[in-house]
Parts: sequence; C-alpha cells; structure tokens
Amino acid sequence: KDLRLEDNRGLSEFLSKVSGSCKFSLIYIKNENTFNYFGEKRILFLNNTLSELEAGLTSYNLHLQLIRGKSTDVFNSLINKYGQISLYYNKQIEPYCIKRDRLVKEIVESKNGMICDFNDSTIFEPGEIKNDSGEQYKVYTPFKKNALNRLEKNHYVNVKTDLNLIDSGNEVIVEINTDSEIKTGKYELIEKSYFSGGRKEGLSLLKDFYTTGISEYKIKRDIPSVNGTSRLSAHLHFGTVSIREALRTAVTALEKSKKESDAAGIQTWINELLWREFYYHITYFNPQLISESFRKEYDGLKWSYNEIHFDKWSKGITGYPIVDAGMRQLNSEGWLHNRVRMIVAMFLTKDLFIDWRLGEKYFAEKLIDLDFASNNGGWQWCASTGVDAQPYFRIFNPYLQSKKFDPDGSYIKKYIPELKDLPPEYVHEPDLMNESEQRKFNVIIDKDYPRRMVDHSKVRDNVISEFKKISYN
DNA sequence: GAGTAGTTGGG
DNA sequence: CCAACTACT
Repeated sequence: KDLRLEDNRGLSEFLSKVSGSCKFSLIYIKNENTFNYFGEKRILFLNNTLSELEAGLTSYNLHLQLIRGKSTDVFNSLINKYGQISLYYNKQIEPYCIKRDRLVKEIVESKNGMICDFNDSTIFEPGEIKNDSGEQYKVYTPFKKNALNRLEKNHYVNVKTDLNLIDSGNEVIVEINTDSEIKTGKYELIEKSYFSGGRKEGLSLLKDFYTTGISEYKIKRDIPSVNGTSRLSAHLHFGTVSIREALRTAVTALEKSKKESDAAGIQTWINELLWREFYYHITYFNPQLISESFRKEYDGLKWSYNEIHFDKWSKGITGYPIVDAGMRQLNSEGWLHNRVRMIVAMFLTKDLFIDWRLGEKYFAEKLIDLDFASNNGGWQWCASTGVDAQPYFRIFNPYLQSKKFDPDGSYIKKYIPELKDLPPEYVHEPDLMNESEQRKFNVIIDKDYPRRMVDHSKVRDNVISEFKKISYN
C-alpha cells in the first residue's frame, strides 16, 4: 500500500530523519504466499504500479528493490547480514498484516533496531473515533457525525516529501543470504487495461472526477450504466492516490461550489470516504471478522452450500439479468459498480442463501480494488450479519432493483449482448416472453439465455424464516 | 434513562 | 405497515 512518492507520511518521516552518512534501502516485499487472495488483474495493477514507482525513483538515481518471500524470512536475513536496522513503513489494519508486522517488529527489535510506523491509509487513525462510552461505533451515522465534528485541515494536508533530501550515494543494494529472489527494476510490463495501475492514472481519474463528476455524484452514482463514480477504489487501496488528497480535492470542490446541488454531490462522496473510514475502524476493532460474522449468532444460520447454485451465480447464468450482467462485468473487468455489488451479494446470500464468506472470497479473487475492510463490511451488510446491516427481512427484489437503476436495460445489454434486442418490458425478466416473442426478439429461453434459477418470492419467505429462527433464540 | 434515530426497501 | 430492535446521546 501507499505506493507513491508524494503525500506519503512514512516516506516523509524517513526523508526528514535519515541523516548524513546513514545507509538505506527502499524495498518492496512481494510475498507470493498471499497471492492466493490476489486475482490476476489485481496483480497486473500492482505490477503496473511498481513499475511506475521504480521509474519515479530512477529519476532521483534511487532504486526500488523487490524482494520475493515471507516478510519474516526477509527480515531475519536482513538482520543477520546487517545487524541493527531501523524500519520506516506505513501501517495496515488487516488482521494478517497486523500479525506480520508484529513478528517483523520482534525481529528488528531483537537487534535493538527501531520501528517507525505511521498511519497513512486513512483520514483518521484507526480506533481513534469512539462513542461517548469509549466504545467502537456500530452504526455509521453517529460515527460519521463524530468524524465530521473532529475533521480539521490537518487531516487532509499534503504531507510533503522531498527525495532530494537523501544522498543516493548512501543507498545500499540489498544482498542477503536467503532463498528470496532479489530484483531491482524491470517488472513485467502490462498492456493498458480498463483499470491500469500507477499514480499517473490515479491522479488523472481524480482530476477528471473533480472537473466533471463529483458535483453530479449524488444523482449519478447509483446508475450502473452511467460513469458516475470516481473509479478511484483501487488507487485508494494501493495508495497510488492518497486518501488525504482525495479528501483535499473534495473539500476544495466544496469550497468552490456555487450551487446547492453541486455541494450535495460532493458531500455524498465525502460520506463514502467516511464509510471507508468506518469499515477500517470496524476491522481494526474486530480482527475476528476474517472468519466470523460480526453478529455471531448468525453464524448459526444453516447456509446452503449448493455448488451448482454457486457456480451459476459466479458465471452469471442465474436467469436474473441484472445479477448476470454484474457477475459478467466482475469477471471480465475486475470491477463492479457498487449498486450492482449489493444486488449480486444480496442475491447470493438471500435468494440462494449461500454463506457470505464464499461470496467475499470470490470477490477477493476477482476485484482489482479488493480491500478487506470494505469487502467484508459490504458482504456482511448484505447478508444482514454485520454492523449497521440491512435488516434480514429487507431483501432486495432483483427485478425491482433492475427496473429502478437500469430502467432501459442498457447496463444489462452491455454485459449480456444476447439480450440486446429486448424491449424494456422484457429485458429485466426475459423468461416472461412467450414463444413468438422469443423469436421476435432473438432470445430463445433455455437456449440463448436461462430462465430464472429460483423463484424470488418463494426463496424470500424461506430465508426470512431461517433468520427468524436465529433471532428468536 | 428516556427519547430519538437508523445508507442504499418491499409487499 | 413490516417487527421489533439496538445504538446512541
């Protein structure tokens, strides 16, 4: 994370503290064991980003050194070779990262080295915002109010970095005696994809959003056929755009906005940034979320593990066009519009009554912007097992969602071209067509497109009664 | 401890 | 209306 050379707290602190003849290295540890959770497109985004970061350092005659291996192995080797070292980095809140960082800390401190860690991936320090009883917030709105009350300029200041402060003559190219492969520069170059990594691309998206998108965000963000969101999620995750400069941009837009409707759009986007903060806090306080439901009683639900159903969902052949279009977009692009994330997640957990963890894992494999806190939070929200979750009896009706947010079916048709000739009255429910209509609109049900795999209103009643069993215990 | 409020709805 | 609930101040 925080893969940028500007507006970076850890880097800034390092640059201001490192002195005179102090030797240093700039390293990125690539632990391929964790790549089980990385989708292919996500790796491409990361590689793109690392390439650009390396090129940025080259202009200062510095190097980004890529070390493959487990962090603990790498740091054991480093202290064996170099003895006392100090380590500057930005912290992460994911449970597995916290564990890793604790082990690394022990290794570095065993040789009296110093750990200098900073928070840089959120506006507020995770854990900083608590309610009046000193406890974590479990509801978003009071969290948000508290956060906005505390918000000061300092939270979105540009944390300056001046790489000219260090003498590249003091850079050490790491040589350690380990199985880890050490590599500098020259990462696999990737063709430019729909979501390419790197700071240049991130800044360009931010600029575009500032210029044209943010003031209309409130009215456009829910329509998946419209490019109405910032599309910055992956950049905020990998830190190619800093969360501070995102907020800074929004605040600037707010100050310059003249119309009330523009301000409303900007406020709505800031709210979304604060949802991210909320879920980071929740993850920070609840590492058990990596395997458990936030509301533990719901781990007593008798989820279905029907592999055929899961397979149809994942491939986008459920017979529910809005769900299928979403899954096909996710599979092909590694990104999914937020409204559609909710629809497909609700469909998996409620209509198919499949464990949210399976959906969470599938998203983790496919999403370029995968972020543990937001992904887990979103899935548990849809499954009604999480913080401030949708009550279990409020189940999205996929057809109503489809008609409301994709009225003419243009989103559906983009990802399910076989439905391209359907008029709006059938594009949401193709299996309602009779045979002559099927011929007329070039879609034969069961041949060109499947009929609905389950009956929404029936399965809805079943899942509500399953949830009720738990609630009344 | 009482009063208020609660992201994204549906039948 | 749903089915009450809980979180929060």
